[in-house]
Amino acid sequence: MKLKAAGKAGAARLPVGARTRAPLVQAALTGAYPDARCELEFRDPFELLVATVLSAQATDVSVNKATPALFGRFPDAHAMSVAEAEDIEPLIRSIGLYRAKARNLAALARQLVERHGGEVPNDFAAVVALPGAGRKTANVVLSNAYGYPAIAVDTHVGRLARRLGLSAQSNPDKVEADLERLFPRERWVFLHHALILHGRRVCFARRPNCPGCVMRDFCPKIGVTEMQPETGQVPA
DNA sequence: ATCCCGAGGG
DNA sequence: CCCTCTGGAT
Repeated sequence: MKLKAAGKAGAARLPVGARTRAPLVQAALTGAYPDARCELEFRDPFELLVATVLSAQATDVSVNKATPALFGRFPDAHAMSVAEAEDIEPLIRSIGLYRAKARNLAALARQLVERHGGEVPNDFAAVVALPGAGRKTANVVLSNAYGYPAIAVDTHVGRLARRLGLSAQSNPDKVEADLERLFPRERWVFLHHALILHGRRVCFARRPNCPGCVMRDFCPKIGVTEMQPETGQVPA
């Protein structure tokens, strides 16, 4: 009698056609963005962690503009751990959300010193537990610093996954689970960066350049985006 | 669900 | 003017 197969415990259903679209997406992105990589500037795992925390709801360009002075003043976790939030604020003000981020960074640096010897732990649970670092930040840091396989889901990755019919989820954690089911593990990190790059260059949040998209032939949202020229609004 | 928040683009 | 930007904490 129960037609509804999976309860809350089971994995959510993928969009129709996701399994056949995934390899097409992978091939198109590999061809279009063979050199996709992290665009945050950093010299070591600590700098990557700080830059990623700062990148929440901010562009990588604005983060990269502020971090040289920030790292000049606080080159490592030990130096930053003795800072007050008020000492950090003026250095990151231009990024936005600066009070919460300064408070988090001061607490984060202290936690790195107190619990991890001043180093960024190579451990997902430990990074997620740091102030200001959630699942997305932990995935970015571990994949770029330590080669950990992950697809960090940010605003771009989530939007493109939905438009491309790879996930029907709005929750980033569920989108991540869908994408990791659809793509081979060794391509996860590349696909994360390639989806972001495509979101920045072509599949904009507001007015995507569908005619110039390498995936226009199989994207289920093609056409939908051209139906609302006045507002420029596009269904997610 | 709401708040944090400056900078850049259309 | 409006929306968006490699989210996270409450």
